[in-house]
Amino acid sequence: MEKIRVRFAPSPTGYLHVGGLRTALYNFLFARRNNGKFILRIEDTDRNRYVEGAVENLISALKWSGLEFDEGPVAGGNFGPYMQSERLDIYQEHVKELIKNGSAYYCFCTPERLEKLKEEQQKQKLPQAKYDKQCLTLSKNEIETNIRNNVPFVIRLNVEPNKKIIFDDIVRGKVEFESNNIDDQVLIKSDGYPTYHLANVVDDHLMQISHVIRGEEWLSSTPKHVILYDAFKWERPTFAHLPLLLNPDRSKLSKRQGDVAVEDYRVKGFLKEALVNFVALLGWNAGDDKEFYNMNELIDSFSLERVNKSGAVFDLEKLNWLNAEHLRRKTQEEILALLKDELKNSEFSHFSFSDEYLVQIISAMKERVSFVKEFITKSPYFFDPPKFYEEAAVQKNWKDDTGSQLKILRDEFAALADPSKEGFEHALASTAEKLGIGKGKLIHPLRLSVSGMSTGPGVFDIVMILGKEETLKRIDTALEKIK
RNA sequence: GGCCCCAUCAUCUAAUGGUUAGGAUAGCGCCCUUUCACGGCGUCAAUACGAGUUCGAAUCUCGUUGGGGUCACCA
Repeated sequence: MEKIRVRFAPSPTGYLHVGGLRTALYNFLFARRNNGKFILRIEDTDRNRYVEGAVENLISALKWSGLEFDEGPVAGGNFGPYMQSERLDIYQEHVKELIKNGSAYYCFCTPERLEKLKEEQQKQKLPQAKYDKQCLTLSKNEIETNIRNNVPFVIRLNVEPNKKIIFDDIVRGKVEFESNNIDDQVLIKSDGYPTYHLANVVDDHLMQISHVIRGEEWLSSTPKHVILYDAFKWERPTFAHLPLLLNPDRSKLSKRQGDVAVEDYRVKGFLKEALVNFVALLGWNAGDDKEFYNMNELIDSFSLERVNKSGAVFDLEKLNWLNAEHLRRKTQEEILALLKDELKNSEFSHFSFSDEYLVQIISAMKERVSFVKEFITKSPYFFDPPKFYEEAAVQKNWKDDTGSQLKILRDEFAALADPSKEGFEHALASTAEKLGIGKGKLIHPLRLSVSGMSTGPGVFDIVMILGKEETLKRIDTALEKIK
């Protein structure tokens, strides 16, 4: 069997798009599953699009997601360089071959003429604007004179008319195009840089890429690539065009309708495991009901044959759920580390808490949070006394005699020799009995006093974690503040 | 508009000629719990439409409709 080599070839736009993450992931999974190599190649042939630090961002986002590449910029490899801007001479050299065999030609047409041509074609209501191959008729002499006189030029692909371009795609099956519908694509721009079409074909061949796995937006330019492979007399790679990731309105996932950068999701507190798991399931499934996957499980069960054809809406609700699932299955130590990081960036960064204390909070809150930061936002009272008391809860649970009853409970707590969860619980029960009232009459005001809120873990867990002293202090404060 | 791709619950999807069309998320309800979650149970909800092929079609074929992608000296 041939050696499996796949690549993820983003252009350095400044961030990693979640659609790009999905493409990279499928490439990565396919490579790992088949003992192949996963290569990162940067497609930076557009000088106008250069973004400072983009490559570094891309690499760090990939790394954060757990997608380690075997060859690429920084990492190196035997097929470099992996930045297309450093391979300009390679493209120049190869395009000469195409000119020699008639598959490509110099074009000296000015942008103005091209513009006029397009206008005319539109006026004639031609189904499609195409270059008219005028420069194909230039003589060798004319071409040489133009070049000597520094007339700007591009090099175009010479598409033969009346041909059927057919290729196989793992996801789509047989795909067919008419060469008459394909424009004489520019291969080398007037600045000497290659266009994507030339560069990706030359590089994929030279880097011995076996499978081209990329988004569906490339499907309609694939015939151009196929023509190039044929013109070079190179073997074509196997193609697999992945379904698009969609906005809720089913258009291509875009910035305008929400977050699209992996970085955005990281900052929002999503776990990389959840994001990877989620994105893997957008367009692929193993054929069973399994939805929770870690990376190794994905590698074990992934196959291109089971990739869907139709686009998938990026549904935040399900990502939220998956994040909670992944969080709950983490060990206490893992969550502790994450929580400490989160605390450093929170309003409580200047306080310090012992690991034992934080671990207790984790076990009390674990089933109640979907995100690590919610340990803080949903139970701030573990980190600082309540600053205010939830108005609706005060209305509902703080009656005229509540203050005096709570005062009695407070004194019972103060006298407690055993400030354990059970100790508090027994004290409250006997106080309620003594007063001849239901336990709820004490439980709800107690919760409100120590937490300021009406929701959260069991009250006895809260007071146990807070400890006797702190609990008494908070009850006293509440007694004063709530009348 | 030309070309190409696609079409199962709101969403992600399973079912590759024979299922009461299954699961998950979200929603709703009940149970558990003097809170909130978790969990459990239940419920709502889909084969776009029309022809064919076949004993039998979500599944194969054709058409219609709808959606998307792409038509640069961007990738």
